[in-house]
Amino acid sequence: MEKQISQAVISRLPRYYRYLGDLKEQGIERISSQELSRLMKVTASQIRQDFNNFGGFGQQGYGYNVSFLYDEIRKILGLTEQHHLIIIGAGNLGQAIANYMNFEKRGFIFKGIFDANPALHGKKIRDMEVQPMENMEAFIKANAIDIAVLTIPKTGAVKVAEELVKNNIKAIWNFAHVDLNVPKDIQVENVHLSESLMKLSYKLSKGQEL
Amino acid sequence: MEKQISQAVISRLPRYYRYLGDLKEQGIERISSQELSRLMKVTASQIRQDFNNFGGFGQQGYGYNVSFLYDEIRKILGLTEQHHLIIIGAGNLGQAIANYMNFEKRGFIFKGIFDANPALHGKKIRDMEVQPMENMEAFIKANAIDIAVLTIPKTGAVKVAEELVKNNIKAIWNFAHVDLNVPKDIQVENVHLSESLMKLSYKLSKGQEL
DNA sequence: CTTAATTTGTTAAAATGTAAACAAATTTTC
DNA sequence: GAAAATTTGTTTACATTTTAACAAATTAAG
Repeated sequence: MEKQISQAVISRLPRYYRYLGDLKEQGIERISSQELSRLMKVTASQIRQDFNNFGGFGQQGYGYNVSFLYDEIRKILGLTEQHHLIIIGAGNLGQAIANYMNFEKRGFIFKGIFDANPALHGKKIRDMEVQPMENMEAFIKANAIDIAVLTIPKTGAVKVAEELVKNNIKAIWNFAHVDLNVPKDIQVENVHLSESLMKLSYKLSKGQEL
Repeated sequence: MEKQISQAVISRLPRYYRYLGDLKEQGIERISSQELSRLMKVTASQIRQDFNNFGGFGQQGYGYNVSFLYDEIRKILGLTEQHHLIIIGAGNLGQAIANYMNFEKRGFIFKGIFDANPALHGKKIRDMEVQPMENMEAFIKANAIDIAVLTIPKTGAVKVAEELVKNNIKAIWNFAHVDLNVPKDIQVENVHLSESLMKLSYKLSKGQEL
């Protein structure tokens, strides 16, 4: 049985990936955990521990090869695989995500966008016409969709998620303000913007006491 | 000196708040940690420990009064205070956030939106005209702005953040793909959507091995 | 080429976070 | 109204996460 990587480590990987990408762009070839530590403001020990969860990527006395490490983390994050993705909910947020996210750069191929509101049907978003919800089931099958982005109000989200599961979707990127109850082999990543804003509110009210 | 509340606890508060709000809406008056535990799928022990960080809100043999607890958490989160907020970056994401977030419900008063792109100047978003960046400094002072939402590309974000700090902003809700380097009395809450998507990508590639 | 300086991978220690256990208080039942 | 059942707040135990320490390997310096 493979060693279980902790959630904490996984959450840090994308940030390492971002910094390594920047270093690579700057033409920097090697970096030690100590230098990276100063840059990212985490302990060098944590950096070494984190990387070692996946194997020894460094060399004693030398450090880590930036380009090699970058590629390794990309593989670990699964960014070398390809996935077909649809967006459900073509309101403000759905449209913004469609336009703003560089899906293709990360192996996600944007295939379609759906909405229950007839006023939006046919509207072009990133060269893609908004489709009615009724089309969804057939579309998922025809296009081998494995990821759905949920940008609809919470009232409809649970029911839509169930439907997605029935149609063998593998993962949901959930922006609805509700916890989805799906089988545990379906991957869910929540982005609860309200909760993020509330955390800022908390920090703000405590920070003022300083 | 006040006891330091851990980041883990703070991160859980908004979720408690959401569930309690739902319960309140359903007209439920009281709830025990055990019932809430089943509902939220966390241990009852953790719920009691979390609440006790802020004082004893419950009663033995009875449980917690939903409405009272809801109000207490609202106070803890600072949602009873009022803040003046601007959005910097009126692209897809900035516009979506402006329209989509129910700022007023959480004590945040949306006062203005700015963008460097002249093509957007004067465009109406939520009854608010997009203003040029040059107006920002004077506007912050005139309207006692204490929070800025940063929805601009990472290239400009660090410089704008510095300017915000100079103008005595207190908190930044940062959507740019970069870590802001601000004095530690300035509160920053990051929403790195790319990193969230990468986490989903990781889960997806590991989940397939099951 | 030898010595000093780096730097990793890994083991050990410390710190933090989570879950269980239980006395004290309250409510419910009969 | 007494006995049984609930349920919190809090203490104690357990688990996880983070940091420190250090041997082994490598590179850089003289």
